[in-house]
Amino acid sequence: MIQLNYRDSKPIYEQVKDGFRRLIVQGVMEVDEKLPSVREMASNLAINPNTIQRAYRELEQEGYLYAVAGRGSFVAGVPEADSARKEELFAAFDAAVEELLYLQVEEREICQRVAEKYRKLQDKAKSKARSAEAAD
Amino acid sequence: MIQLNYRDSKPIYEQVKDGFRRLIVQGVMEVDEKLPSVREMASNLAINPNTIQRAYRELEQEGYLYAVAGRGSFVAGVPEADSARKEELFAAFDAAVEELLYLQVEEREICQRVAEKYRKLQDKAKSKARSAEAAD
DNA sequence: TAACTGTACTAATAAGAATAATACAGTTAG
DNA sequence: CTAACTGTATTATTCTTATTAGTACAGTTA
Repeated sequence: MIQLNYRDSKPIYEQVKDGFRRLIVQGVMEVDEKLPSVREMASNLAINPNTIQRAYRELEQEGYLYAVAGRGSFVAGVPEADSARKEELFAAFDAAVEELLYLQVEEREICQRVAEKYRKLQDKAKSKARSAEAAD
Repeated sequence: MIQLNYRDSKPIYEQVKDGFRRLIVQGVMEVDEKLPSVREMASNLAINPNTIQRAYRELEQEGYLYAVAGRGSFVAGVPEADSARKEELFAAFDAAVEELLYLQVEEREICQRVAEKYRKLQDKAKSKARSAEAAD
């Protein structure tokens, strides 16, 4: 479900955060879907529960999760106008784009990549809608 | 010239690397332009020379700098096909774009942002060409 | 020659990540 | 109700890594 890279200088709790955020924004995990429990996840990854707890707590602060004591942690809906997070993302985006352009990557290639991401996201939403229809 | 943020969890040497990389890819620093010496930079930022040394060494490994013992460190030309670095950049780019799309940012807005970056880079190149012409 | 440059190295310190071990309260299935 | 799960909180310890400190050596330059 989530891959850890111990060679990476990025802390484990950050890798866990990135992993779940990715599953959520790519539409792999649906709204209100339950995440593995803190202890279960820690067991799966063979790391300390406190590390998972920190990852979940911070994802909750970002608005990507909500937690219910006794029940579990669940995927939240799309966060409302989290301007702080958006600014972080735009900053990361800008830095990547500027360097890619400097490295001679074509503007066309970059924009096509955005379009591709957008298409995949739409496809995901459509297939979700179909399966919901079939369930009726 | 470069801003350090001690609240940021990102290591200082990484912040220094990012800072200079940014100056280079944005065209603020020109090819063969000299960087502040290791000791001078450390003095300016009020940090240890070893920290600057590490930043310069790693930027050199990435191909953004070249160093000459006794003379100094200088901006290198555009690195050749550094596929490893490119993959990192595309990964960061993809993650940012996917999350931005999820947060309801329009595909249009994102691509316009790329176009803007491209334009600024071109402008920079043109103004460099003009000043070179004037110098003749 | 003196003052600069990059580079290398070892040792010590500081900071933060990760672990370990409990504890408590809410939920749920049997 | 009970047992087994859930999230959450807390303290202490260990480990890793960034950062500092200090020194040294070789190349460059005015």
